[in-house]
Amino acid sequence: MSDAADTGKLSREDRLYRIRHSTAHVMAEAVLREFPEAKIAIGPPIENGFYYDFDLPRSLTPDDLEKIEAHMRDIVAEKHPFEKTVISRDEARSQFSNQPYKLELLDAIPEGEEVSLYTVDSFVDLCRGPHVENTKEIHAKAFRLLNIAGAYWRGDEKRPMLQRIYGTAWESPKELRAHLDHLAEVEKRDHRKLGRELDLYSTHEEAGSGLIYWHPKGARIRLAIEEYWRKQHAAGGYEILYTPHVGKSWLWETSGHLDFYSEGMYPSMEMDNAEYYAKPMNCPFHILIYKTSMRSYRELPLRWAELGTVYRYERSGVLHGLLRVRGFTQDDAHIFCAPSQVEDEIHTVLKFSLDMLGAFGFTDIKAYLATRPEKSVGEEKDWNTAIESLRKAVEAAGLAYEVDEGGGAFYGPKIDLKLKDALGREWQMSTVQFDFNLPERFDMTFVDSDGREKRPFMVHRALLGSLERFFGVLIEHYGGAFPVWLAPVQAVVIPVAPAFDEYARTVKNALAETGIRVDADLRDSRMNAKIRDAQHQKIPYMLVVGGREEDERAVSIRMRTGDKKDGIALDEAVAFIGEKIRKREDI
RNA sequence: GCCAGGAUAGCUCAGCGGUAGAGCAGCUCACUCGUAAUGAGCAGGUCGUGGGUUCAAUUCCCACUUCUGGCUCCA
Repeated sequence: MSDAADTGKLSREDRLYRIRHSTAHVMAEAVLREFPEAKIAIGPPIENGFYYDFDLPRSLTPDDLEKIEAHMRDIVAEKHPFEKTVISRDEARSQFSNQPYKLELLDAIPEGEEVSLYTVDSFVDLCRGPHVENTKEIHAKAFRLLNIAGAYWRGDEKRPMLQRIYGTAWESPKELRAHLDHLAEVEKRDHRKLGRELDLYSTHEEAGSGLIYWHPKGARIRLAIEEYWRKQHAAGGYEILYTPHVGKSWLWETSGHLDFYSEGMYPSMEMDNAEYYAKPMNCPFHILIYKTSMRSYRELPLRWAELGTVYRYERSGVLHGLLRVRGFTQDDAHIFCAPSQVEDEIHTVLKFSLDMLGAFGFTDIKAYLATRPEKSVGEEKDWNTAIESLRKAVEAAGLAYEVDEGGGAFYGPKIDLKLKDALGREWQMSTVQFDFNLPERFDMTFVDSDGREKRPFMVHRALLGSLERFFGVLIEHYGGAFPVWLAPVQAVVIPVAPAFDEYARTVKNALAETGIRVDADLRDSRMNAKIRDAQHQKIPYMLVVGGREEDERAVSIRMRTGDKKDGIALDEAVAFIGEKIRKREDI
């Protein structure tokens, strides 16, 4: 038996699925050729490829990968069929008596479901399939083994650590080439690399890892982001708050963080016989402000935002550039409103989020709606109101969305927005999250129109997520070539020779007066070298000036794209760049 | 935290038992140039930290710190 059924009519996705899944099996056989005593675990197809986990007598080296790949090419060339057999559990148990991981997987197959084996050459695997019919459908030049990594059996850190081999597989060598090129592009855009090359930020292990130092150029970008953010928030009816970085244990006991989140917090510091903690979240502080006076329904909704820097303990192994850090600034806000206002508020906040992300060039956005989990707090009717308002809001926004049943936090349902960057990678940025826990814990109330005290709804939301992570994603999205309005240096004036330094200064001042971030490159080096440096720094506009320009009070504009505009009057150039900035165009 | 691999000049990397090398960047000098690198010279490193083995350690061994790729988690 094989998976012959009309393979010619399969979608590309299905064909790739079979190829990748089958290539994983071929790899497992190749590994067994090299290590006959290997214990095999699982080997599924994944996005762009596949992996297989093994328990091996020793650690793999890159040389092993080459050998395994060579075996794989042999197996593929030998044109073995993939044969499916349906067997009983007992038969399967004896078949895999030497393979403890397979036995465990076997036990996990629900009673009544068929147990199938796939055989290719000498390799038999417990597997649901489907597979290609024959290894000849795997193109010997369209797969590659990529890397070795440790992975816990079943993702559980209490279970054995296995060795995982990742590979990529495609229908044709051309597709493989394209994918490898894509990986090279990803590497080229790596924010850690660009962060150093463009002098944007650094980290200092001596001073603590996972903590970000924003250099002048990085800070210019951050300022541009924050400025836009504040302007939009003011227009959106938000008030800005500033709150402390530390709070006494009372605060975190009341909020419940010490009970449920302490492993994510920096340890305490003692002062005046009290324990202080660096804040992992801003919410308790905003609540304290809320509680400084009696709140009337007439005041609601209150929309309070803060660029609040929080500190969280992250395990050393997970830290990653700007994307995973221990200190970061959330673009946090809390909305306190009456139950009747929830729907409008959610609708508005979601639209706000899309507008904000859109301004930074992110328009491909998907929503994930997470509903009530088993263990949770709050009233059933409040959860339903909240979930309904979230659902209506995504639908009204015309967003594609998925529902993660039971995936919400214990304190409330949420919507996460994931965006796709220029390379098609998905990142989670925005989150809109209800909280039925904190209003209770802090006994928050408002006086309703009927004169009774009632509990307000509380919504946490972050649009950009954190400035650090957002910056990291932004760097990679633009590959360091920021749109003019964000570029740390928007224009650089380059004299063709030192004789024109004076005019270069004049040009620089003319731009700087209108608020354009401009430098004049007056170093003692040749114009060609200056242009090359400016290109590498991805500066949007290079204003080249020499005798011709000085005579006419003009400039020659060279864009970082290589386009050129000669003999542009200085006033016109200033207006042109100013317009690009105002319209937030790329260049 | 766990598995694996790294850590050599500001950056990118070579050297792998006899105490260090290149390119770029930096500095100095010369050159005064029209859209992606002008040339020459100089300077720069207790080879991540601490132990051990050895006549001798950047090189071999151990521990630690940290980075990278994953696992897990997440803004």
